[in-house]
Amino acid sequence: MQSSPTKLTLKVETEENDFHGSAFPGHLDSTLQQPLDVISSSEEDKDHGMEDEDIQSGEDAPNQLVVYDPAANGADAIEAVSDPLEHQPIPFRSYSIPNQSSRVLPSVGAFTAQCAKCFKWRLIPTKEKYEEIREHLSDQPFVCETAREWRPEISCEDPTDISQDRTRLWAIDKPNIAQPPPGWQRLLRIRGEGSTKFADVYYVAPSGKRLRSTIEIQRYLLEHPEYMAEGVTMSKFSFQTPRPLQEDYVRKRPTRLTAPFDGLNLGMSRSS
DNA sequence: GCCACCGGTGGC
DNA sequence: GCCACCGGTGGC
Repeated sequence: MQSSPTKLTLKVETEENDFHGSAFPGHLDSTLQQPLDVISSSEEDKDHGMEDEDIQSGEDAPNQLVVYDPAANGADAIEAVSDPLEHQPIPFRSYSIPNQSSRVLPSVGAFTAQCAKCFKWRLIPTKEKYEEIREHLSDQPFVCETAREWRPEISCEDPTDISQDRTRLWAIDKPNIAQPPPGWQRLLRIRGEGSTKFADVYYVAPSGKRLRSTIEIQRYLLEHPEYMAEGVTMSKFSFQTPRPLQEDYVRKRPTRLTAPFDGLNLGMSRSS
């Protein structure tokens, strides 16, 4: 049924789907994206002015951005949003990251969805709302009017909430992923740049147990029939991860050396 | 000792 | 080549 209007071309390398601007993600049909932001280390010193240099230090920090990050309230680009959601979303656990001095991993800084009609991006106020939209994205394409639920005035006439720039790492999410069962949480963890994978999905059961594969979930459900009694089934789980727009964010696996060498002799090639 | 994160790999 | 799964381990 790809003939359907499924508006979501997942991004870039998807097959077919003509997208208009071609490589330009800003023109996909309707997609959900998760711009990521590096939780800039500390979040407590919010109005610290530009705080810790890192943010805009440019070059070495190309992907760190912050979308409308709760901490830096860097509103410049995103003024629009703020009002209706003063209770800042960012569902993620409060950044309890202590001081992680060594390395700061990226994390999702904002959720956005692209209007299927005007192609502008709209920030989604909470992770839960985002998951709800994502679950039905194909059947119920996201449009600016959808956002009236939390922004009564919004329409396609309004400027986009956010646009791509290299201050943020953008990732295109997969559509139609079921919302986690009540009491369960779906976590997306972004790996560091240069890793062999972009991200990992974990589910946290009501008990707090963290599960990292469908097999682990199956086993867990079998051990806890009470959830199954509530209707929790495997169809509610998906370990699909978003794709980063930055092509080289993930390190490619070195192609297995398909024997360009003639063997071991190189080990011993001393002399001659 | 735990666990968040990363790498390896087998199967597709 | 991609991705699901899971073992290892560094840092706490």
